This record gives sequence, C-alpha cells and structure tokens, in this order.
Amino acid sequence: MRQSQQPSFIRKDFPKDEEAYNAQILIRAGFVDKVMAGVYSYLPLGLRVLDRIENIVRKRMDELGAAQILMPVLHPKENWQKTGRWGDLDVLFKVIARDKKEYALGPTHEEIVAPLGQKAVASYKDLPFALYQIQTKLRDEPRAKSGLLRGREFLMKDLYSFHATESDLESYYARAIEAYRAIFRDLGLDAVLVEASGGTFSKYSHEFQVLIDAGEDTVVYCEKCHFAQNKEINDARDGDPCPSCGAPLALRSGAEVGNIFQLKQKYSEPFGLAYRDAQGEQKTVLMGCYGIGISRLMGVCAELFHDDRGLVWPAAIAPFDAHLIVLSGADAVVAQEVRRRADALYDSLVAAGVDVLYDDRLDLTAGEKFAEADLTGIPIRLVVSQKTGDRVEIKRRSQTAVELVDFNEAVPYCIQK
RNA sequence: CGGGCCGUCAUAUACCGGCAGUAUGCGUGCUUUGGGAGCACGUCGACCGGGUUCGAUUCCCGGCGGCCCGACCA
Repeated sequence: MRQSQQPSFIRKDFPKDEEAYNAQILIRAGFVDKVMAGVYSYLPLGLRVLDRIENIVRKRMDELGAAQILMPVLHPKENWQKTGRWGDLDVLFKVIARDKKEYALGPTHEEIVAPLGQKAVASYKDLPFALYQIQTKLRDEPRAKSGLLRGREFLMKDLYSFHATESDLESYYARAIEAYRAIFRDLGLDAVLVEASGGTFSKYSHEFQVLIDAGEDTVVYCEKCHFAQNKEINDARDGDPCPSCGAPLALRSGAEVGNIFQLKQKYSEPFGLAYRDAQGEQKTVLMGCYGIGISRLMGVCAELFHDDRGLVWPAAIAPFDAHLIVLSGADAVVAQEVRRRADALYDSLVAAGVDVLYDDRLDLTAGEKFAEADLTGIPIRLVVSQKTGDRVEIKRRSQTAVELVDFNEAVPYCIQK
C-alpha cells in the first residue's frame, strides 16, 4: 500500500478523551478512531490487525470442524422472551421500530443459533456439529471504559456446538480449550485458563485471561501450579494459600480474551432443539458456546506490545510485514534515481507476496517518516535513500541494530520474516 | 445506577466578568532533506439552552457529551 495515496490518521498528540493506554496509542497511531464512548471505527491499519487476528482464529475453528456463518444483529423480541433474557440481561440493547414493535440488538447469539440448529437436527445422526461467526456485538454496558477492552460495540468470534450426549459436549469443550490455547499462543499472548461463573449462561465457565494491569477482572492466581479463579467465585485475599498446592495466591488483574461455557440444555430446550436417539426417544440437544473478543484482543496487544516510541507488533498480527521508506533527498537527479530504486523494490516485494506499506510520500522529512514508522510498529523497516546507495537498510522494530543488505537480498529477508 | 472531575481553533493547552494567547497542524513562498527542520506571511476557536449582569467564554441552573472511581459485567 502506497502511503502517498492514503489518508493519514496519525496524530502528534495523545487524545485527551482517553485514559486507557490501548486507546491512546491506537488512536494516535491511526489504527482506530473514537466515535463515542465505547464505540470505535477501525481504520486501514487497525482493520488489517483485526483481519490477521481473525485469520488465526479462523484456522483453529476449521480445525475444530466448525463452519463459519453470519447471523443478524437485529433480533426478534420473542426469542429473547423465550429464554427469559429479554428482562434479565441488562446489557441488552432494545430498539423500537416504526410499527412500535421491539427488537433486540445482538449481544450474543444463543437466541438465534438455537432455533437455527433446530432446523438441522432431527436425529442423533445429525449431531454433533458446530457453527461460528465473527461479528459486531452490541452491549449496553453501564459504563464503557478502558478503550477497546470494554466497548458497547465490539467485534467477537462466537462459536456454538451441538451435541447428543454430555460426554460428547465435554470432549468438544476440552478440544475447544486446546484450540483456544493454540490461538493465544499464535497471537503471542500468554493467556491463563481461569475458572469463572457462568453469568446468565451456565453454572460455571472458563475464561482465558491475559494478566495485565489494564485488565478489568481480578484473578486469584497461583504462580506455582497455575491454579486460577476469577475473583467473582473465589474471595481469596493476596497471600492466602492455594487450595491446590498451598503456595501463596496472588491477586492479578486480567483482561478476559476468551470465555467458554457448557450451556447444556439451557438454550436448546426453550427452542425445542431436540433429536431422536437410537431408541427413538426424544432428547434435548446439548450446547456449548465459546467466545473470543477480537477487537478486545487488539487492545490487549496494544497494551502489551509497545515501547516509548510506539507500537511493536508481533509478526503474526502486524498490519503489514514490512514498512518501506524512501528518502528522496534534495538533489532532483539523485531523488529520481532513489525513487526509481525504491519503486522497484516495492514492486518486487508485492510480487513476492509480502504485505508492504510503502512510505513514498514526498513532503515529509526523514525524521517524520522514522517517527511515524516507529509509531506504527511494523516488524521490519526497509530504507532506500541516497545514503544506502545500491543497497537497502534493514531494521527490526524490536531492535536497534541496522544492517545494509544487497538489493536482491531484501525480498528474501522479508519472506522469511 | 451512585460519586468526582471536565467541555476553549483541526489537535494539545493557557488566561480572563470587558482585548481569547501559545504550540502543533493547515495554506503560500524561500531555505532545508537520515530522527517530528528553519524563517516570513496567512488561516482557524469558547458544546447547547436558560438565568444573573451594563456586559458571560468566564458566575448560576438545566441539557448534551467525555474521562475516572464504585456498582454491574455474555
């Protein structure tokens, strides 16, 4: 992508209406724009990060045998009345149409996916299966805060599984835990599996928490044996003995990046989601649901991956693989030659399948270009200038050392990452 | 939903019951060209509504909006 053809959303100052670091840096670096409290636009760079996170998630969903679908944001009131959550779920957004009919805006999709699943299930032979979507969720949070960590509108992956037996649900649940571990590992995150309450969903649940100070939850955590429970179900205090190994517990703040539940019959039963077993008996389908906050993950990564100059994206989720900067210089004849060489490098990078952001802007000083590149945080920086001669300067965002390589080595360098 | 703080050019900020200033940005020109460069000239502003007052951006009330603490949190 040529920067000269793109609008720039980079700002020199931190926004004054954000306290959370993740929102400050993502706004300043032009990844997101704040529309109102808890509601953000995802700009070209931010959307690319979300796409990469989605791809990582999608790959693991495929491995779980789940098929991707897309359900509506606008929900019929009756479905929510059937499960009792029209009145119970206080984060449920409700809208009134012109005919005075009321609708819900989807905060989660059990009320839609259960009746959908019912249409595909008649016999035990139709089970199990799993469906997921990546979609914007709406929740009327009493208080949006912490930037992307708690929005009123956010991007979430929600997976739903359908089973004939409890043991099948449990084994799928166990597989989902492993898939989630793999996802967070792929993202470069150290996520802790935490026992938690099930809220309006189920008796208990498991959360994946990234233990960072900016997190919103409090986790009772044992460094030694990795016992972890959400404070909402364990009122332990700092230093209390771990119930599992006796070592002192610590209270840590965590950002919940995943949450999984065994819903069992809770949402299938109200919608008559049932099957005939081998004996011809009618049985209720058992369900599980498994969420990952995609946009929240971007916020968590921003909290984690930065230095005092800006973002430092891990290669797996960086908006681009490489950031090519051309410094034209003053001399018109030299500038033309330098640009010709930079353009040629850009073309070969693109041809080789490298996602490259090309700072081909003419009216910026070298200092501005470097400062913006640091802020953006793309893993590899390439510079072509009069000074680099017939070679290319390469620097990793996470390191200070620079090296000069021959022109034709630059592309392979970016491919091996 | 309770409590606190706040709302001034595009951005970040200052001051003030009477002239709203600075920096950045932006525009023009010249210089500069490997770490947010320099000079000159120019450009842009008091959230909305009511009240007090000779006069309100400033004080008071209401609304709207923002941030923080708490409650809540699939």
